[in-house]
Amino acid sequence: MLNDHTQSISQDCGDCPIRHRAVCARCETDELARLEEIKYYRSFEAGQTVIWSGDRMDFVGSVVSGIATLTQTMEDGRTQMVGLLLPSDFVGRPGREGAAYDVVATTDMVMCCFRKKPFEDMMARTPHIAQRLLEMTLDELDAAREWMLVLGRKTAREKIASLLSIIARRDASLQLKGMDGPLIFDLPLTREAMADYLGLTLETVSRQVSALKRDGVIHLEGKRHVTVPDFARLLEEAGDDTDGGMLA
Amino acid sequence: MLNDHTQSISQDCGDCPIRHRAVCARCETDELARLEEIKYYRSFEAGQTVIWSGDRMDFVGSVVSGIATLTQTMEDGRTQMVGLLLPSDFVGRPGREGAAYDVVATTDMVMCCFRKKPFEDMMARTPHIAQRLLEMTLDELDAAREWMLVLGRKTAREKIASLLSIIARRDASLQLKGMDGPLIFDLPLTREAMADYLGLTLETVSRQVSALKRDGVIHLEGKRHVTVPDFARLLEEAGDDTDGGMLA
DNA sequence: TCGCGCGCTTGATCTGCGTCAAGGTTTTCC
DNA sequence: GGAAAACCTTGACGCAGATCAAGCGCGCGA
Repeated sequence: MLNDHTQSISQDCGDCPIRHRAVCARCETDELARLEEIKYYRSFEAGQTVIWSGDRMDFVGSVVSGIATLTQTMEDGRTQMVGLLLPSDFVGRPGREGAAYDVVATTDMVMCCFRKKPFEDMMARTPHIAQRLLEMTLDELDAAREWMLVLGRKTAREKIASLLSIIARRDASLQLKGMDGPLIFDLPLTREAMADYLGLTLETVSRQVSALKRDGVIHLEGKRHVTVPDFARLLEEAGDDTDGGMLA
Repeated sequence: MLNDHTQSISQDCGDCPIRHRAVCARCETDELARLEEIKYYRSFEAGQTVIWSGDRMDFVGSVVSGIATLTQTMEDGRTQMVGLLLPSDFVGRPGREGAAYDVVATTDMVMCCFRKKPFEDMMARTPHIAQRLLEMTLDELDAAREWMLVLGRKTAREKIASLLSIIARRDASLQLKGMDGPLIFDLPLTREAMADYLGLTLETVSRQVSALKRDGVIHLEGKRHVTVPDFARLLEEAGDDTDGGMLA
């Protein structure tokens, strides 16, 4: 079906990930050109809110660079992060009116957007887009459910290790690196954001990060620059075996 | 688009929910007939496993009657439920090889199934199916993310109230009842299953159910038959305001 | 260059929920 | 009808993680 060639297209990736993520170039060059016509870019600064939960959302798009988070907040202020958007991740809900979550840029960020209406029209004309989007949504669903296990059943230490392993994995795949040898990356999240993702307090996050460092599972340079000498060890700490945990 | 008429078809609902859930009768009667040809039914007894995580899954389908759960299990036995499948819910992942979770029937259950290959072929020929499936998957994603908030940030009492409100809501909508007046339903889950859904132990579930009963938020007849005299009160206990929490 | 603020760490204490244990009730099956 | 097996409740106790509190260090603007 579609998946077979999505890999190959990522070679001639332009500057807009949605191009080969949401559609398949081999099958529909005409439609691609049309998408090209209606796309536009939006930039956000670190800390800026992209949309508030419940707001009307008249575009869909994908992250080109930088990082954003999806969060939910209760009336009394308790907040839970429900998604982490890294470059190439899709944002938006074709067929839906409003946003379901707050979307906030945690670093400077660029998005490639399409107005929702034309995008939906195009989706109706181009079956592969809906199929590709279904694929991506299933991936996100898997990631969300994977995360439910983390939230519901893992200890604080395991939660931290799980988050680090997910970020490490995503980071490596963005840079087309393998998983062998030490992994080095920068944490894109504050301790507080990590806590919101993990259902912990920032103090507990800080303590457990320190503990993992003390035990040699990770090394830290400054607060954010992480080295993972042995990825298998990290996975073990996360309570994962050999699996392919995900993210969204 | 599609959604407009899905409502109306549910009137002449036969015995197979997927018929009007995954496709739209008004648009493609031919395709519907073809679906009809390839569908078949499977029955499961309470406690029976439908598929194991990782197993090859060569069908998709939907629940006709009864209840099933999706669960994940860690090597050391900790388990987390990640979905509750009620009648009309879709099961399966078009475009995926294996099952991602254990699917277990918790009551006697009947499913309406389609072999995956023909279903996928049909999806490729019939754009509306992919779009409808995308809709449903987005709903499940919302439900999963809603649940992440429950798992990550709510207290034991709030978790119980959240679960009860979700079941009450789903139950009422299945029976086409309104949400006014006392809600009465049977819990489809054991205390242990509730615990697995909520990230708690069964003892804590039992204690909190007793507490909600003592405080008059719910009434119990036997262990399973629940009456909710004031749904708004239950929502308040759940930490929800007026929202539309979901399930999958 | 200073000082202010934000992000982070670490300590002390508290508490909600898990753990362990015992016993009750309902269902199942001979 | 009786015994065994599920399923559920309740109590006593301990601990992981929350809460409260103090202080550090780095970056930034004046």
